[in-house]
Amino acid sequence: MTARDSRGSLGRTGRRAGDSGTRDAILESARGQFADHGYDGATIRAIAAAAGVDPALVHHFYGSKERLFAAAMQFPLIPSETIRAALADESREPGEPLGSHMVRSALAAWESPGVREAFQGLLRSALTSERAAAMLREFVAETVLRSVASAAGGSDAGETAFRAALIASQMLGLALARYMLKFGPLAAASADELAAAIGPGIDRYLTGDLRDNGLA
Amino acid sequence: MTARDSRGSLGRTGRRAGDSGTRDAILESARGQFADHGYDGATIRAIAAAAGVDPALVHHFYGSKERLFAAAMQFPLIPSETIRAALADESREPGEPLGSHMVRSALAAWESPGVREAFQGLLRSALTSERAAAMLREFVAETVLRSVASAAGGSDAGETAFRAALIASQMLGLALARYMLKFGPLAAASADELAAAIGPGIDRYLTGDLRDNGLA
DNA sequence: GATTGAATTCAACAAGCGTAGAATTCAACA
DNA sequence: TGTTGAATTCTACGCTTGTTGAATTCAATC
Repeated sequence: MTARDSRGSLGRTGRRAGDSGTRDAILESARGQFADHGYDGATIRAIAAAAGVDPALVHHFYGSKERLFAAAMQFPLIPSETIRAALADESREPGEPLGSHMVRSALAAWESPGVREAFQGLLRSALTSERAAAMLREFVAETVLRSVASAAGGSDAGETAFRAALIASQMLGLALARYMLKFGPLAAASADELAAAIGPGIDRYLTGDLRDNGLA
Repeated sequence: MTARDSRGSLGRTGRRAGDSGTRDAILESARGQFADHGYDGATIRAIAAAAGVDPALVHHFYGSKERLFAAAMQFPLIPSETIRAALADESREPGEPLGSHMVRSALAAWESPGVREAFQGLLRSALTSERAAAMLREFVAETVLRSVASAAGGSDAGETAFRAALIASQMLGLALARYMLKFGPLAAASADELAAAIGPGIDRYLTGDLRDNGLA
């Protein structure tokens, strides 16, 4: 499954010079390594080894580790439109509350091949690298904030941002506990159980009264 | 403010040989560095420099970086009893819902001197080090699970663990977004606002029906 | 004041890191 | 077939890391 193997199996194909599949193989390998070990933990040498390639080649294609990270993590921004659409309206069963649907959509995205690695890499690195933290903030703004703005209660921009941040905090906490810290009960739960348990809270963040703390 | 300064200012005190304040100074410095940079990012040399001490001395006292980390992060386990008590019952104003009180207590703990560094160091390192992740899991079990068990609805142990994990995910997500990712709206919000916004969701996790997703 | 044992410093090792540039292979084209 | 330019490899630099052991300082005890 290395890049050299694939080149060998492809043999003399119609590719023009300067375009084997290696460049993409490196990017994919980088996503996996960043997802598993974070920015600092992932080494260029390990990325190259996983792609079956010389370490210097990584540098030749992407210039520096930081640029490679940016290129690898930019992956979710492409299907983010898909995510946003899924979060907002389409593909929602009639009568299903929006909060429940958002939880289900997020879980589906996090378990789909490319997005999973990019998102986990971003989250793993965000706590140690300010650059990664900024990228994650931007990603959240691109996805959560937009979809919240189209469905939120108050029209006040500040309040909408507050609601979106609350939703993001619950979603990130879920991803953190389920996929990275591997809290038993959350890791074992099904998407349906989690949607039923967490969805109503999301709905409250979306349209509920956030100033009523439930005092008797 | 280095250890040597303090020894100099203390002069010939009544301390017995082998007990300057250096050992504790190193531990405190380590907590700060681990909190700011995580396990991998914090270097023994930086820890020693911040304590005004030779790097080898760190090793002389604590043996290895891993043992130093364990010693520094064990700090929260001491006031964890305090935290648990605060989360459970005492110091709660009459009529204030438990969820709101838990949020307020957590915020207070995270902003108090020693706990803040230890907790953030644990959280920052948990995503890159499996050892730190295990320590964080244990810490959560020690604090959240116990206090939830004493107030949760169902007596089923599995369901109680599920409820506790949900609460932990929301709390960790809040800490993540507010203190580390620095989401504007959450970082700027007051403890009261956050308690009012998040508390009711915690109450639902504590005693609500988690199988009703709010379907119309 | 000599002794003792802990605290502290010094210098250095081995390993791993990101990065760089020269050398080489190789596929397409004239 | 020889040329060309990109892909790929080799070797190595400079730096930082955790760790180690020997040497040194220093406060308390006899």
